[in-house]
Amino acid sequence: MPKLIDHDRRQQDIAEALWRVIQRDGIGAVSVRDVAAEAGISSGSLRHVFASKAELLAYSMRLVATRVRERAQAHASIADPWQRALAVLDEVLPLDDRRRCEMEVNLALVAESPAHPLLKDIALDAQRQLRGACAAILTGLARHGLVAPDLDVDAEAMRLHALVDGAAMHVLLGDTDTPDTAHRMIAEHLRTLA
Amino acid sequence: MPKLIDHDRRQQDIAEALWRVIQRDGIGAVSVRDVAAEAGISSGSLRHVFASKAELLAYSMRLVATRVRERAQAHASIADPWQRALAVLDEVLPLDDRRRCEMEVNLALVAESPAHPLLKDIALDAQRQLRGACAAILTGLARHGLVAPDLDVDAEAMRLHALVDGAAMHVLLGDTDTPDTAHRMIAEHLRTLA
DNA sequence: CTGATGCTAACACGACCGTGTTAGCATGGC
DNA sequence: GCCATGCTAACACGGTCGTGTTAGCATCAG
Repeated sequence: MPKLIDHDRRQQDIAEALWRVIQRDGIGAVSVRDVAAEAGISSGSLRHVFASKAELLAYSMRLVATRVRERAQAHASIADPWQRALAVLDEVLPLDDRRRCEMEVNLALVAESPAHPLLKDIALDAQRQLRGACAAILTGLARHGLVAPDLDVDAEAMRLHALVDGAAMHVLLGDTDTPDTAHRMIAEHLRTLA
Repeated sequence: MPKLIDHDRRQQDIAEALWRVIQRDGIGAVSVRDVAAEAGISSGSLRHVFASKAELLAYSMRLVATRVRERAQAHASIADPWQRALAVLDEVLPLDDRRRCEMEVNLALVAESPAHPLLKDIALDAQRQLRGACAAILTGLARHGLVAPDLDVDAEAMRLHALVDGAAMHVLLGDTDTPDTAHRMIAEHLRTLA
């Protein structure tokens, strides 16, 4: 067993190279050759890790969801329920370069997903997880009396979810909304639920 | 001057063919040949109307915004301010096949826009227009006393805008949110502003 | 040291890309 | 009826695509 290569590490390196290509050239211009060059390897080596372009795209989309979920779960240790809620929601806003990259890639792959069944499933899964997280945040706040006790959690989770995703998209695209205004808007929204 | 061909009509026919290709194959698989075949013409003919692929994409993106704007403006005749507000906002939700198509195309082109300066400008323009429409809706409702008179219009326009775009995206992608629940959520949101 | 192993890279292949160019053809004005 | 006009379609070009295939090479077990 020669050449000790961490397979997971390699997969992630290539996926991150794909992210950069998507950011630079757009999803429509992605080719495995470009991704391999961006990752500093040959396209033949890339194909030993991802047998097809579809696999590469699918893994890269899953990696975004995994990264975000892991960081969100890491905030479970925050004691203050209010700060914890905001910290989790902040993970899906493009507040810094890392999160902006993740959100841009996610948006590009989501936009491409209607035509790719594999991507569609992954996108749906991520959507359901974020919806669940929104609901969990609201029940958590309700338990501490920080929002109205008779809150319709399902309906408000849907609203919070739409608000967060919409705000994220507007920050990504526009010049009117900034990371700061988006963060404040989310916080203010939660405050109105009290 | 032989061959009387309505240039505008032809441009729109081709753009709508592009929409169908984007819906069927995704933005990443779009080629001028496919679009020409979908429109029932040769790629040579297409190039007489759109000199380049970039022009085709740009026009098609603008056409989405134009269609939505025209329909929204047509609702200006609705007397009841509440019904008028909901009718305008409904135009950016994928409530039927036509609107779903427009929203899918718009999402695909927005996702591609970071890498294409021309598309980016068009997307930005559309975003600003929708933001303005949200603000106009809120001031209109405030004038009739249907929302709180001391409403922070700019902040609430930002929230409404994010909510509408986020809900539209979730209906497009997911199976949890439907056109009906999205419409009701928007209406309920406006009600909370009273 | 040696051989087996699995990563690497280079090339091949057919297909398709965006973009030109050009010949032809159907149609309107005179 | 005939010519000019502008839409149409077909082909060419260089490039790049996704995907195989294969030879080589660096590495670790024994």
